[in-house]
Amino acid sequence: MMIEQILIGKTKEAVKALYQLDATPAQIQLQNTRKEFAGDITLVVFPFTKVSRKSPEATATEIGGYLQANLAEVESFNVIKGFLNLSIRKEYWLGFLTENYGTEKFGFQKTIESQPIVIEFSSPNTNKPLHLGHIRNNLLGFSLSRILQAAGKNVVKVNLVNDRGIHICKSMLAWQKWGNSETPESGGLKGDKLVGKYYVIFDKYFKDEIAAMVSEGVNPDEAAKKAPLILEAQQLLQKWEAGDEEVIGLWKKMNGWVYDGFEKTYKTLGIEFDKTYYESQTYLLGKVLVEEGVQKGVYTRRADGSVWIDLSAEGLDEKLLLRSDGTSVYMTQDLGTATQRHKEYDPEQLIYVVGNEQDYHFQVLKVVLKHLGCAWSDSIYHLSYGMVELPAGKMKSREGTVVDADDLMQEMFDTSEAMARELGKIESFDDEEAKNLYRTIGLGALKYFILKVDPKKNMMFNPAESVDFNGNTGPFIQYTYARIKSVLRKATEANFELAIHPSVSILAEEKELLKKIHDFPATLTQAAEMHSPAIIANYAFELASEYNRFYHELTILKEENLPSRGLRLCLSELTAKVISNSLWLLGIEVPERM
RNA sequence: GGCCUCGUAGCUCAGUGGAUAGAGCAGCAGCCUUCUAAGCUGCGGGUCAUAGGUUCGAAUCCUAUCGGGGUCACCA
Repeated sequence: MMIEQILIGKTKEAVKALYQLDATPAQIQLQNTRKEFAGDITLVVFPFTKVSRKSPEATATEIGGYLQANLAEVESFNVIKGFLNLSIRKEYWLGFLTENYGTEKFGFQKTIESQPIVIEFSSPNTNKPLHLGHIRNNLLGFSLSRILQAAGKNVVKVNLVNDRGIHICKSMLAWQKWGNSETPESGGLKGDKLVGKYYVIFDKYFKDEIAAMVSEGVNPDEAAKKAPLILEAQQLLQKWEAGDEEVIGLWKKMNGWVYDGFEKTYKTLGIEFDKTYYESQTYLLGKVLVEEGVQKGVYTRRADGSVWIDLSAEGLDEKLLLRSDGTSVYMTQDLGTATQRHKEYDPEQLIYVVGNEQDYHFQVLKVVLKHLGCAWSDSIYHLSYGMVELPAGKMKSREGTVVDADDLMQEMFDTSEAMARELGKIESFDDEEAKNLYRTIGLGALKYFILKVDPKKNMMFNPAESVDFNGNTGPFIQYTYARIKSVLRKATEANFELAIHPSVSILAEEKELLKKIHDFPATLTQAAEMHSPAIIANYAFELASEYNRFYHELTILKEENLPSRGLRLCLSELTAKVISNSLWLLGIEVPERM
């Protein structure tokens, strides 16, 4: 059992015995002792001073005395103000290390067979290539699914591709008009890039039309609705909905190109899904529900046929659920897919990784479902992540300031290659190993750079900083791993024993590293509860830093005291595992050499 | 304007009501004949936006103000 659990139990016992208090979990506050004080774990005793009716110091001393007398693990304690600093016996730490240094998945929970957690992320539109914003979404979704999995959850990763609607019709129309039958092969363009190109072409001619109309005195709003191109695109959409064979054929062809392109991007990025849904197959699902709501009288149909829900009682406003022409809006579709997922998986939690510009939408979605009588709407969790901004400001596709996902990754690979060559790191590498290394490090840098920031916050993506491989970066952590593996390889060659001798003493540097490793299981639990890969990222950095300090201060292979050498090798071994596992949780690979 | 959200070192970010608020980058000064220097050590750098309040204790909770962002479509 981890020492925290033991201490919580014993502290509860202590305050019961001393003050007849049944302590709540919130009252028992344990934290790691700050480095400037003696001790390992600190109990904050302020919550008990009311019942003890004594000073914080006296209370801490009493509790400390009780714990020392009744727990073999507590060696000694000191008191500073209301902080009870406990020193834990060496035997506990050695026992912990002995038990775990050989455990591949130290800190991971066994998967419990129960209701799954369904997590939707990525959810791209098929009219343009993936960009930096999608990358944050994908990395967060993928990492969170691994974190939840490691925390013992049964996780299903789903993608909902927005493959229909006016946007794809715009690309289709432009391709028909100006495409000259260009294909990805003939144009030498990745499929998603090709379709995106025609989306841009549409927009250009559409703007020209509007400008022409405005110069003839039409007001801009009117022009945007009446321009011939947009009317034609709408016609295309109507034909699509009517199942027109030619239109469907073109739609399938162009979407096929996009999927090929997306697949490459996902593959390079290392993202995969358990199931992919297509909006063309789900967009009608919500209509039935809305009708049901009208029947129940929780939604109201207006004279023009449109359906609304009045949420003013919840402090929200009136919301449209079905257009007057009977077609679905975004909300209708989400009602449908949420219900579908509920039926299909009966999930413990239904997570949506979607940007914070949709906070209001999800708030409404939950309430609207509740009105329908779906108690499970409480299981919806919107992982609302902040926007990615560039030094130049917001990304705007129309202004060409979008950072393309493929380009960005390629840039990372190129930079890591240049850096590796400059540092002379790859002299003993063959071509393939070198190429893999560039890929691993480039992606490590990119992923870490994005994931280390709290998902909820907006973040600044500074390209110059993202290709920095020193300091608090992915490559720094990967380097630490490679360094450890190098030591371990040499230890194996020399037939050095990885073993803990009970007599070995623990030096300060070893202790700090060991305590950091010891924190991992609790960190994982916290990251899962808070839905935050950033917690894992920051932990991995701290662990790597701690190891580098240890590595610098102490010798390992040349240590002549065998118990000490064994201890350091075991520490190295477990650190490597925890770094590798932490990075795995972030979707980042580790190189054996770099 | 209503609602939501953020404001911490020059920059990018940690900091779940607890001790003297921490990292990285950038700057300066050191450390490779020794296990990988993509590393390590040291120095400088703060009105935690502002003003009140709650609390034994506030960067953290509450209120107001200022500033940034988002959102209020028969778009998604």
